Amino acid sequence: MEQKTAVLALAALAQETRLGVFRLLVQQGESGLAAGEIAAALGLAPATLSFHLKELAHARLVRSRQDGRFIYYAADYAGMNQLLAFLTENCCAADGAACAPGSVCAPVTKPRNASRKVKP
Amino acid sequence: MEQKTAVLALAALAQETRLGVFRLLVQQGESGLAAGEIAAALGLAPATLSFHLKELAHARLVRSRQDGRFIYYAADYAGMNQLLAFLTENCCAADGAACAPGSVCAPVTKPRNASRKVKP
DNA sequence: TCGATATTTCCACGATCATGGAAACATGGA
DNA sequence: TCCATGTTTCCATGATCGTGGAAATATCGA
Repeated sequence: MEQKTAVLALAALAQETRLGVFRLLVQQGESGLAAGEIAAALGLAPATLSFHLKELAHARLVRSRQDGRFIYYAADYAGMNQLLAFLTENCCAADGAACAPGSVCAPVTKPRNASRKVKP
Repeated sequence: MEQKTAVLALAALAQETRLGVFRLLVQQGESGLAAGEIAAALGLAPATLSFHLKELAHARLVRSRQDGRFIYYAADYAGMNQLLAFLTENCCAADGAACAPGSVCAPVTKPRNASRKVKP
């Protein structure tokens, strides 16, 4: 994943309304929710929701699927996990011990790339 | 972590310059880099860098430590991991199988609240 | 003390973003 | 076919963001 892609995804999530939509969809699982259901659940104007859904879809964080007059939106778990992998990969690349223990960022046992020390 | 806090952190990372700074610091480990070194490494104007560092620090993604005339900035691994935990927690809360296999988002088999093993 | 260096704050500019009303675009049913 | 419903696009508005020059602040060495 390129930095530009990561920025796009992070920007999509870095907004109260969109993060709310995304989390709602994440909790719904693969089946997702129709746009109208999302709007009702979060109290959003149709135009506003549509704008944010497009943003999330463009960032590969949600997917849409049409069923009759309804359009169902579901979290794109693959896209989300790519973003998480991008972030954790950078975390662990430096120094395993630096990553908090018990976190999602597991230490790398053998640091092949020597990160040079800067003495303060 | 509250949603507002997560939005703050995500917004801090959702910007090309800041994500660049953050990743640079993550790779430097706990020792960090002086502001001037960061500016030189990324070719940023002092005022611009200062603005972004403040943003990252406010989001608890970097920490600063003064040493003489220099101010060293280092990634705040704890803060970063809290953000990751927030995202993965929401991911897994829905349906373990929904999370991509081999991702950082491990399926929860039983509500034993185990933030442990991540797929190698 | 003074001057050099490191960093931040102040400020103003242009750019981008979030919002929702109104209209347009689908789709299904009668 | 026409109508009702679900969703998107268009558009205008106000708000927030990213940037860097200039000045201010802080620290060190002489």
